[in-house]
Amino acid sequence: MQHADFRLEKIDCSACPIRHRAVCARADEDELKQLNAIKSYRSFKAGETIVWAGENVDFVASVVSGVASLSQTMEDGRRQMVGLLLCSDFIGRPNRESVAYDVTAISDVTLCCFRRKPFQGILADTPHISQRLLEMTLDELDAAREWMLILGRKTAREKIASFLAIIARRETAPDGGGVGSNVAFELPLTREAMADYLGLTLETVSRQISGLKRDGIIQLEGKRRILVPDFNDLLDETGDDADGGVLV
Amino acid sequence: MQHADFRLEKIDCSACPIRHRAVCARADEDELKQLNAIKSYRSFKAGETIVWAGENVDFVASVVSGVASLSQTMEDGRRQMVGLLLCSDFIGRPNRESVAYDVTAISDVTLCCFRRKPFQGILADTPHISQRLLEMTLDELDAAREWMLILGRKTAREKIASFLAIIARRETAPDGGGVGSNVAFELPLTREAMADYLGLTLETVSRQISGLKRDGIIQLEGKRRILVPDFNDLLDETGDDADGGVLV
DNA sequence: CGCCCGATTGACAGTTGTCAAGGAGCGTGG
DNA sequence: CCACGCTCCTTGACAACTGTCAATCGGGCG
Repeated sequence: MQHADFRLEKIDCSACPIRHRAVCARADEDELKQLNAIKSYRSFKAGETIVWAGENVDFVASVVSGVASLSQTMEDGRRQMVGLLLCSDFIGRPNRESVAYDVTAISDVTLCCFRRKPFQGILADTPHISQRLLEMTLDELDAAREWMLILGRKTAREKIASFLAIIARRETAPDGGGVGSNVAFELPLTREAMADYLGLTLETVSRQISGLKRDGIIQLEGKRRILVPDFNDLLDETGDDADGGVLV
Repeated sequence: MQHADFRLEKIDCSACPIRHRAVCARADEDELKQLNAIKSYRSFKAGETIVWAGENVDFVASVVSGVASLSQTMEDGRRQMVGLLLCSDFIGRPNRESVAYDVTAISDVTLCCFRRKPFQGILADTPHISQRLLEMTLDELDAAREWMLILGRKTAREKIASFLAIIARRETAPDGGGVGSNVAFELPLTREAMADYLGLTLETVSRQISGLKRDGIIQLEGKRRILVPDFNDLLDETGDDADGGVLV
């Protein structure tokens, strides 16, 4: 959308919206200067493929805005999303030339790309950055394991409820909001992308969303905007422990 | 955790079987000495719980021998394995007191435990170790993502075939073996543990193994030993690309 | 206005889970 | 030495959930 204007322009890191959450979060002035020297911004339209699995890439990147996904596709077309990349998430693997998964822009996306070779050098010399990357990778691993429980053991309804709860927690401000508070948010994914995320078909996704609506757990505004009158009602549908303290 | 977890004597790191694969792989003499000062061995019998989810633990560890698992359990008893820990794999998360998953000994297991607080100090000061841990964590993340495809999109038969192929590749020597080579190996897991791994019930696991046997893809010797007359036949059943060249 | 894409809904089939019974291997104790 | 009990595994019958195929709806855009 409006990112196109800035495509090739470098903005100063200190003004960066993800300055304190991305891989550079703990970098000091000098370290930031080094990163700044090897970075460039790139934008992608919703639906565009950023990298194909197996392709060689000469950069790693942080997601500045928008949503991207990592996914695998089988010969016969079955597809499974294996990573959902939001603001400040990291793309690419240091010390590895090729990428193991398709990286796709789900909404319009802007990346802060670092040239891979010099980035690896900085990583090796800068504990602030390598430690932050380790921390982010451990968080990703925890998220992947949470996801494995969803994929392996939850029913379709629980999968949808879990997904909505995850998105709600991320998209809404962490203002807490007391028991029974209501929340509203925009789905960043199509039904098909949700299906790929959850290991379902898009028809089942649609049916389960209709079911949650019918039961008053959620309301729809258009196709993409979700209202949750009572967030605890939604949590009850996820199959997780009542105290909900399991996550993250 | 206060079972008969008898401590074993410290063996010298240079004689350690996982010296060159574990988190200490790239540590030099001096760094090894530091690790040696904070380590102790602990053993667990097959079936014993090493740590319960949520429990506070004062150590992190490397698996020296045996097989352990990470798993999550839902209120109603549904269980999903989210990590399979083999020789040299790392247990625990630095800078976090509690553990997010149940850690269970699947076979008899011996761990090399490092006291957590001092380990964190060493980690912060020793790039050789933190870089190795980052690398191992990235490998774990890739394995988890591969696993997500299995859980989300594969049929029961494909899941079993994929699982057998994974174990076969790990348990048998990497002698390559030309096209159509036959392999044999021991299953390290019960049918129930396999079910927990693959998001199936133990009945379905049993039926699919019987099906593969009936079709001549595998042969059984007792309940646990598997013979694969033609490994490519097994690979054909996994649903993966014929060239199998997706990874690595 | 008409087309296209994403979403919804229905009918039906197939895979997998559930419940239940029984078999095989193994160690213990009479 | 054999019986017993235990654990792990296998198999069957049936039900339920989810996938498949197909028709339709609705909004956005040329």
